[in-house]
Amino acid sequence: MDAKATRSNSRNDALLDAAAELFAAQGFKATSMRDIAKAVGMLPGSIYYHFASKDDLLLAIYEAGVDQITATFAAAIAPLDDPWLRLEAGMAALIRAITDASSTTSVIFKVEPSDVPKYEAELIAFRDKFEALFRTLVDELPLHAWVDPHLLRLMLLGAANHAQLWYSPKGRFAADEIGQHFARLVQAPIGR
Amino acid sequence: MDAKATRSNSRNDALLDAAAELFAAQGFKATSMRDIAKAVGMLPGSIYYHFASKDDLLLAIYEAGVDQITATFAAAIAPLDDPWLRLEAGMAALIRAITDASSTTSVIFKVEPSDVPKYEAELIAFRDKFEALFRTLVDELPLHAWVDPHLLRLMLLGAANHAQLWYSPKGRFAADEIGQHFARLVQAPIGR
Amino acid sequence: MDAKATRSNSRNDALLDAAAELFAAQGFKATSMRDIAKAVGMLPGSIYYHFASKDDLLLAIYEAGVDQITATFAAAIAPLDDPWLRLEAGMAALIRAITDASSTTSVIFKVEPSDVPKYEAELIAFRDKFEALFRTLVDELPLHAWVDPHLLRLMLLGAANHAQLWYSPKGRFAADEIGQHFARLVQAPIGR
Amino acid sequence: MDAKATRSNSRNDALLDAAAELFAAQGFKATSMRDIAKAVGMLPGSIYYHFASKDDLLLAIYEAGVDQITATFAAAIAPLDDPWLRLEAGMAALIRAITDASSTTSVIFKVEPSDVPKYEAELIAFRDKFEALFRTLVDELPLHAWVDPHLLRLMLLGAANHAQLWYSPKGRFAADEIGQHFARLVQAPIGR
DNA sequence: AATGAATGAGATTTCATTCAT
DNA sequence: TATGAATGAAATCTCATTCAT
Repeated sequence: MDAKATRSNSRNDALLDAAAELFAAQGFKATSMRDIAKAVGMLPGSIYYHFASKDDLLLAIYEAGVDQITATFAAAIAPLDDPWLRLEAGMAALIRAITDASSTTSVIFKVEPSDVPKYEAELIAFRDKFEALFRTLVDELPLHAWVDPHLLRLMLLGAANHAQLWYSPKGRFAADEIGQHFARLVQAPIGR
Repeated sequence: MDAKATRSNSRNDALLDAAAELFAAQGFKATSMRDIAKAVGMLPGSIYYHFASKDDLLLAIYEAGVDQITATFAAAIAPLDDPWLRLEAGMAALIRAITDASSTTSVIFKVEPSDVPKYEAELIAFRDKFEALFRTLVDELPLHAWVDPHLLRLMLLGAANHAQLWYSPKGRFAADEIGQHFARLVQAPIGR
Repeated sequence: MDAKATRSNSRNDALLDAAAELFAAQGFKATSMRDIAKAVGMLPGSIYYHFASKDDLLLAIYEAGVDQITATFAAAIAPLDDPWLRLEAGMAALIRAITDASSTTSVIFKVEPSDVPKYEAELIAFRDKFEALFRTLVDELPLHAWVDPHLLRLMLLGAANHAQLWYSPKGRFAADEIGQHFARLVQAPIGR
Repeated sequence: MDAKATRSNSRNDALLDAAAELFAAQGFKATSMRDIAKAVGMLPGSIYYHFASKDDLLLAIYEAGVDQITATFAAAIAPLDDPWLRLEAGMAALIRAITDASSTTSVIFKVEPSDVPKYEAELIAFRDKFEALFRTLVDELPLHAWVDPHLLRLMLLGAANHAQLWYSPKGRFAADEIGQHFARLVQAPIGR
């Protein structure tokens, strides 16, 4: 049963994965249906048996990506109680997802909803689902009065987002370490 | 002399500005020569009297953008001695430039060199020119041993870059304040 | 026997009817196999079990349509002797068939043989079968010498054909009345 | 001045004419931009310099066609006073326009507004402009009480429309004669 | 300096059709 | 009988670019 369901969706998933990887690497506009088709060994027209349009393909990826990151993120912070440790674990999970080329999550942080006017509202809604999760993490922190939680959240999100552009698996730090380090940079005084 | 040069280049500059605004708002691929032509009241073909190609147009914008941000950035930090105050001033200047829709600088932080294979190396070189300036600012900071200056720099840059996506002139904070706040979030302990 | 043939052909007939309705409403080119498949609750590929091609489907509809209209037409005029009454009854039957959305006959008057080069000759032959019937009706009329029976026939046929475009079941006249009126318009002097 | 205007529009007009001829001969859906491009010696993409879309091209043809038929029709009936003679002249002009392959007017009677959903309303409005003119012609006739002018008009229009399908310049009757004959068929008693 | 007209490559999409199951 | 998956050709349209004027 499960096997059958899996098999019948296997090409669908292959498409989703291949498209996600290309969208994450090159952006939505710069990735053609040809590119995606070639990546899965189909002809461009064949994609339309599975998805009604390029826009719909992205929508499906966004949905899968949000499901993925929400699950991963929640699992990473669930076992921890200390809000600072939760922030570190959350940032680590986030950067892991964003820098994983084979993850559908990275697409969410690469493709802007405005790139797909038809589904702009839907994409924003998907993205918000994750951001709400992230917000609770920041809101738990016992912060000084001078700290604006809103800007703190945007700073962390921006730093994570940006990692997509410079991260290399051959770099000095693992994705986990980068996330943890970012969390600590805001937490502790960095100056002597 | 200056006036003459300016006048004779007025269409050129108008093109640069219009293209920069569009590239920054929609990205390189998503902006067509038609869009740019319409913005300056020309026909698409006429652009080619001024620039040899769309790629060259971007190259010129990148160059102008780097000149602009390096000058602004240097001017902002020059009067200050304290490295932490210099960081705040630098971040403020950076976020101002990035979030100014009419600035050529914002293009540098929106368009990736990999979007323009022909000039990828040149664009990276331009970008590096600014990043070197930014690096000196971070390298001046008296940091604890546990802090990785490399990641600190990337965090600040990422946060600044990201502001392009969410900043609104109607928001609660001015661009200056956002930059300053980002600098302080890493500098001081944020937790009670 | 008859029942069995009918039952075993039920999907076949459903296809024929659905396709006829769509061809009549939108034309041959503008109707896709997808449209037809959806209308009968099949997948597009499944149609090919029943008909070898879209062209063959139309051919079958044309044949059925001609059988239908010839039978209906003949039955309508058979009981009558007066040639003028026969004309009225024939026109009434014709307009009824043409304006009946669920009739295969309407296709004959909507789809031009030239739309289907492969079967152009066959389609014309089918159509001619009915037109011959119609011609006898006109040829029976005792006409003045100045009247060209050829043009008279084409006028009546054109008027009937055209009804497909404007007829509405909610209109002031029933299909029957329209046919009858058309016949009378040519028969009697209309001017005071 | 005139020459220049003419020259600058010559390709535009060539496109309009070529497209009109193809649309009239094969229908809107069945005519591809390739077909049109080939007919005027352009590449398909080049058409889009002149018209924004295939739909817009049809819209322009419809407009030109209505202008043409309105002018021709009005000129044909203007010199005449007797309503029956006016009807004959009007029908003659109409059939001439409909059966002239090189006339943009024929498109109006071949392509249904519903074929172009985007401009359906506009096309109907254009068509109505002519039909209003035709209606006045019928409304002038001194008719017996039993005659429905509405159906009379539709009969004449249908007959004219249909001529497009069977008319041949090599036929026994000229277009003018056909129109005249149609008018007379309704006017006088045809039976002995 | 700029325009008008076109090119040619490539983009997304549609669609009749095929075929193993 | 019908489905699921795909093909391949063609359709509409976009776009960077060219070039005579």
